[in-house]
Amino acid sequence: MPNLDAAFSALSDPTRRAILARLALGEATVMELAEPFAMTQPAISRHLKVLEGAGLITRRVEGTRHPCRLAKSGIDAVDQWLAMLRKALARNYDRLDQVLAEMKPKKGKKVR
Amino acid sequence: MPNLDAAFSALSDPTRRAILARLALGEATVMELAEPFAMTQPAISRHLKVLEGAGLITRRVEGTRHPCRLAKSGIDAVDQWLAMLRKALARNYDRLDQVLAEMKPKKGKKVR
DNA sequence: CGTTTATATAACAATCTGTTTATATAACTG
DNA sequence: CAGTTATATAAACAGATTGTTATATAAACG
Repeated sequence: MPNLDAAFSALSDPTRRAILARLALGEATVMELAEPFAMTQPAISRHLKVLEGAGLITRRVEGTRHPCRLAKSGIDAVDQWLAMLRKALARNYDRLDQVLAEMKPKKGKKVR
Repeated sequence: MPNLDAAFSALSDPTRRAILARLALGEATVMELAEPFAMTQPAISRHLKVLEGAGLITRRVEGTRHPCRLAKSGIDAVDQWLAMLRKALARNYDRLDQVLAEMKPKKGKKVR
């Protein structure tokens, strides 16, 4: 039961997207992830907690370090939801809906 | 220059996702979009404004009504950003990264 | 053991969000 | 024109978010 609210919300922050982009290159520890940002370590820890809560990353503990990586489940959930819109766009594009609407931008009397 | 912050943020609300899902079936007016929700009309108007500001929908004016439809630009932007994560996941899946990590859940002494 | 390193947690201020009610605008209707 | 319908805007407010500093935990280092 992935939480789409949490996932999209997590993705709405540029710092968190940057973290994910970094993780797309491979695993990284909290310190490594924090390094590029002008932000304190606790702030990054919180961002990671948000990402983890959203199911977008997972962490394991390896001694003192906590390496993070992308989590398939959350990303898949988001991706699948979006697939719906993607398909709808493709459909609407095929149909002449848009063309018709563009052709008569005026007109359009009441129907009810 | 689509604003990913705004787009993902807009997508993080369940009411707005439901609105988009409805629009995936085709154009709809504000009233039609508001109908399924236990929420006042101004609330829906705001949600639509958020979606429009995020580039996820467009509106045209047709007399008194303002029919909304999905906007390709914003949806594409979100989709493209996500494609990056999707690809990263696929890559990491092919590589034995995960397998290796799973194989030695303990161990892992300092490297530095 | 005491120190350092990696990370988490708590408390707090500032800002953002999603509602609501009340009101405005603007186009149809008769 | 007066009334109704479709939609937008403003003000107010509760609750969530994001950042900070200060502190805790816990493993590794010597």
